[in-house]
Amino acid sequence: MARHDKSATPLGFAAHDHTACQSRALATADQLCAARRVQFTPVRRRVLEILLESHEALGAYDVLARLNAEGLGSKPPVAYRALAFLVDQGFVHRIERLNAFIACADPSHDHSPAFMICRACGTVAEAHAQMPLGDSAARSGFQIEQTVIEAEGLCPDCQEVRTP
Amino acid sequence: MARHDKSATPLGFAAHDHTACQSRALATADQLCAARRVQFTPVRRRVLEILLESHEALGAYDVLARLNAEGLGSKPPVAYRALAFLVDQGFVHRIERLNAFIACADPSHDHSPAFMICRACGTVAEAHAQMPLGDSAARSGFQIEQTVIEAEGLCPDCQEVRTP
DNA sequence: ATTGATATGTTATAACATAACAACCCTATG
DNA sequence: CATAGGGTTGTTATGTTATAACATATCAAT
Ligand SMILES: [Zn+2]
Ligand SMILES: [Zn+2]
Ligand SMILES: [Zn+2]
Ligand SMILES: [Zn+2]
Repeated sequence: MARHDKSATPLGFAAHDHTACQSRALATADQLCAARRVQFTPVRRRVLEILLESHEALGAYDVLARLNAEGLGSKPPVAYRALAFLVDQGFVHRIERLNAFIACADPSHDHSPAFMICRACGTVAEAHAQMPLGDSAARSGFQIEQTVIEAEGLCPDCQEVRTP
Repeated sequence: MARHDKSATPLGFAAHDHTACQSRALATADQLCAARRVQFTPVRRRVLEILLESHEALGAYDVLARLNAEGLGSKPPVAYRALAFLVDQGFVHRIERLNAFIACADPSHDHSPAFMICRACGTVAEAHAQMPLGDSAARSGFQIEQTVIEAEGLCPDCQEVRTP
């Protein structure tokens, strides 16, 4: 899916030990599911594993194709239900701009995510952001429940090549 | 479409002279199209008028239904092309969260919009926001081209009623 | 008249998402 | 034990959003 392959998948566009990313996220998910008394079933776990393979966002049908290839389900609701569970539990975030899903970079604590999306290679980095609408909301009396923050642009690697 | 009708359509959730909103936006669009030597055709103008009827976001197919009823086009590309033109010109913004479109509150100058979306009545207010990812981007070397900022919650009017 | 640029009309399909119901698998609780 | 309930998965069908591709129309410049 990336137009720009890299040996080390980047987190925040920086090379890192991605195996650690994956195992840490899975371990956290295991712990949280146990603590919350919710079932981390094979389909749910496998979907999270699939999303953890890279720091790119996958569409629900991409995930479904993977599940299908592994005999874990072939119909859209299977993928959408697993994704909904993972989003509910905070293990996965939905990227509105892409109609796609990405594993959370740090599921161990609740947070409101923000993303930087490289339009060239598809890498998505999760970041922290201040509430950008706090002032406007306070002035108008709007009660914010959730804020989508998604920046699109070029990651450091992709700025080097010609992308007009 | 609103679950909560109001006599005066709000801008920024405050009552205002909406007729002025509409005529100002249309006049600005006229001027800018002339200045830019682009064609403000009947379909394009009508789509903008339709979006200017309220401060709610309309889906492309909602717009299309209106066009169809008026004999201005019945196939999806007609609506999508007009919307793409209006978005390109900055007269309309796309709300990613809703897969829908809304007329710009101030098309007279280029800006990066932010929105507050009431989940109860569907009203969308356009606001200004600081770049919430400037720090993260600077640190990681990410080059931001565009940022989606969409807050969802309850507008002042809708906080009064029970919405659990 | 011919060409080129821009816009619209139309067909068909791709891509994303959910409603609704049936079946399965646990684990209480009687 | 059975059997009822909650949660999960399987499946069908459909709804919703979006675009590719090609045909036609319009108008201005050569
Ligand atoms: Zn990683
Ligand atoms: Zn996260
Ligand atoms: Zn108004
Ligand atoms: Zn605007």
